[in-house]
Amino acid sequence: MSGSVTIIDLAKELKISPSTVSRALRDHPAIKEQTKVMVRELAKKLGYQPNALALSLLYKKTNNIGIIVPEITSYFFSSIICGIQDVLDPDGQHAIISQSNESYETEIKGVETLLSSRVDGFLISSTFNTRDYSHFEKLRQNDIPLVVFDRDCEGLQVDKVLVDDYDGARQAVEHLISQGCKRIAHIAGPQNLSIAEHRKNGYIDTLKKHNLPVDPELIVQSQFFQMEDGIEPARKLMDLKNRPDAIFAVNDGIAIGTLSVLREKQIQVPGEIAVIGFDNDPFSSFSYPSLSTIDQPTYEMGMLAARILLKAINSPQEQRELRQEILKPELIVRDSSLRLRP
Amino acid sequence: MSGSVTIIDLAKELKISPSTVSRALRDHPAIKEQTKVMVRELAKKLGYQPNALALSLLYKKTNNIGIIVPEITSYFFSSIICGIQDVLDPDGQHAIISQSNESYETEIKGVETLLSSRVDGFLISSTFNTRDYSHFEKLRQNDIPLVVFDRDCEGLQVDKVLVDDYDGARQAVEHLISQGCKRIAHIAGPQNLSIAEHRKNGYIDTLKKHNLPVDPELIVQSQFFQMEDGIEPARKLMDLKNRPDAIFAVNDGIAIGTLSVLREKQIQVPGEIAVIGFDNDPFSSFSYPSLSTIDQPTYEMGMLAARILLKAINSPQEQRELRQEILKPELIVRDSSLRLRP
DNA sequence: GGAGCTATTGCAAACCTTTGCATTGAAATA
DNA sequence: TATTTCAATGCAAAGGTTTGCAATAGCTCC
Repeated sequence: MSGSVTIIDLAKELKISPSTVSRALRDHPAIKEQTKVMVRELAKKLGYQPNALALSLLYKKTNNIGIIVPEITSYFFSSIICGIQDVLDPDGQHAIISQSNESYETEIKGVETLLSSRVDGFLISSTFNTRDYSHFEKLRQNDIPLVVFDRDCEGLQVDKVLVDDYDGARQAVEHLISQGCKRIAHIAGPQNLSIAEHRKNGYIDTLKKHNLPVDPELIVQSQFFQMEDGIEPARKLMDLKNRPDAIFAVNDGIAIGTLSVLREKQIQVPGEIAVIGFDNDPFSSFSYPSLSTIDQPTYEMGMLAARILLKAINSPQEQRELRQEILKPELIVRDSSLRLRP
Repeated sequence: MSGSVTIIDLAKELKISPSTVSRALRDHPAIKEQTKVMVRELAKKLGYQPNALALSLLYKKTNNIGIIVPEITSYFFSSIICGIQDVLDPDGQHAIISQSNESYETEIKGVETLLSSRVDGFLISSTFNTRDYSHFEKLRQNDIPLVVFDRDCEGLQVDKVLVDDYDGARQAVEHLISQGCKRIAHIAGPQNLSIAEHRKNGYIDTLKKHNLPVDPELIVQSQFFQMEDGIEPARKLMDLKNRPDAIFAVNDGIAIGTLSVLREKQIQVPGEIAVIGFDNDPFSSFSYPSLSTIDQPTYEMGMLAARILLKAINSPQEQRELRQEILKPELIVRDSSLRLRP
């Protein structure tokens, strides 16, 4: 950044004022064509690049967007980020990404540092330890737009782009029922996390709807969402006297962990136990057996959230109206749940 | 960003000058203790936050670092990014991430937009279509530090953090040989990509070293690094009259794709064919059979690259000296290659 | 009482760009 | 020739902060 040439350098060299240079470069009609040519040529020759900082200071707009996600190593969040970036980039916006690692404190710190670096808006998927939203409320007080995606913050009045997890769970469970499963277990995600709750509720309600008993011992919980986190809950289920004939896992990671336990115990999938996950992670179609799952439109979710944010940034606060978009997930049937050939 | 209170607001309220406020907040010794207290209290009450933009403009330092990677959805790159961020964050630096999608043009554009947004330095892993490094040279001309990681840009004089891919390949192939494999195939990565070349060379040299023939028909190529990209090359190998008894895949994605082909053809792994990958993707320990692989210290690579960059940013160009760090990969033996129980 | 010192604070420039308004000079009109 | 008009350009402020230097006031000491 040292050798960078400024508008003042150009002005001095050409013995004209900085304002004339500025206007020439922006093709202002009041500037003589001859002057414009002269300025443009020198600017090109010297490799002039406008100083984004000065512009940001002037316009009170950094063109930076703060993204806070629990983690970026999962395909789920990284593909959402792809969707976000594919909307931001063409608009000249930059994504500054911060990971909360599911820590409430880290999330707060993330909001604060991004705030102090003056991002124009926020895209956030909160941790499952986040129960208090005052750090988000603060954004509204500062008139900084926030769009929450995937993980709902119930009661928080901001734009939201969510997935119908309840319906995804319904599809998963109805599919298992359609395959003749009667004792369907659920490995649920962390409590307090909206999406995990919705999936669990979808599971329970669908069982009820089909007059199947809801057995509390068939609902176990995973601590996180990684493959290894599926092992313990799956073992717990397999240790039951009366084993389930199907497992609906809160996500593909847990489902893959479950498959490894079933393999270890030489339990046939889907013959003895059918398994279905959630997310349609790329590896789910390469697992053995290939994993049935619920596809979530992650990329689209990212794009939509980004579009809503950009719109909010570009409209005065008064005439904004809250949007809440709920995207539909989709059942993907593979081998792990396919007992009756269609 | 609108309601933000400035140092001038504080000054007006207290009827003192902005400079006094500034000094008071920075605990300048020339300011009366009483004044400091007064200023600090008002600052806290009004929620004053220094304007990072103004500071950036003043100090010619944005505290933003540009990261350019081929993609972020793979565990490989996303975990490198984790390492980077864990070094940048405590230092008050922000990561601005740009994806090249393996496109040379996109990479150039990424450098340019990040450059014009005045990042303080770059961390780049280039595309495998990047043959010309003039967009990187430009950075040096502008005195902006660049650290290249993972994918080497041969001939480019910048700091580098690489992995000894040649040695990783050696370890993989020697392991296969130790398991009694004699006809070892290699699914190579895209040409022109340094890491893929090194792995291939490591493969070839190790065969030679052990007096095994290097059969060109046993070297096939994958187009990219995803699981589905492994299918076609694996089929090609299986269609050979004289099939290999082992496959060393350029990465875990390709290896997983390969496993699915072998499963489809009901070929025993490792009995008939042993398979080993590269990367130690989390999925590799949950595949069936679990995948032997070469672990790369991705997180450490990210941290190291970030540390080197920060150091370069904080030292004047003259007294910088180029660093080239080569990290060691490590063999991880799992089921897919284990023919002889140790 | 004045010189000199010190403690405290303020001024103004710098970082770079944009933009409303003022200014200049020349051409056109009466 | 005097006045108006218009094209082209320059001035200065604004955005928020830091910092070298100048300025002020009060005090001490002779």
